[in-house]
Amino acid sequence: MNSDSDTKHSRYQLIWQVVRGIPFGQVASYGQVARAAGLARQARLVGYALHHLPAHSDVPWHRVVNAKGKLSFPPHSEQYALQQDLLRAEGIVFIQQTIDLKQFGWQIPSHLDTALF
DNA sequence: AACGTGACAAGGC
DNA sequence: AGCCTTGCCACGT
Repeated sequence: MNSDSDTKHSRYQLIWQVVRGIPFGQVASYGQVARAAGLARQARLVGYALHHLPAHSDVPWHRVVNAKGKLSFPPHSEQYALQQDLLRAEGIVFIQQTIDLKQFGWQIPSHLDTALF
């Protein structure tokens, strides 16, 4: 248990915690979540963390979409349909399979947004 | 232990 | 407006 200890295991926890903070009816991009978790430029890690999410968790994984406002699943997959259903149930509207981030995108509190550059 | 892959993103052409 | 390249990090072969 040293300073370098928490590097390995806690990153996912950190990411999941941020995702829990996304409000009902809003969405955040992978990159946005990464920044809020203090992991700028590591959007891929967010996708990985969600992929490794245990079933029955209370993490609203469906509120994370890509930077274009689209779902990162194959358009005809069941995963796509599920995520879309969950989002629509929160009032989010899809136009041409795209979510208007201006309208539904989560505005991260500035104190969480670590520009890091 | 090197290599490729992945629920991504930003910049260049 | 698409397609390619590079950055980034964890994981399975």
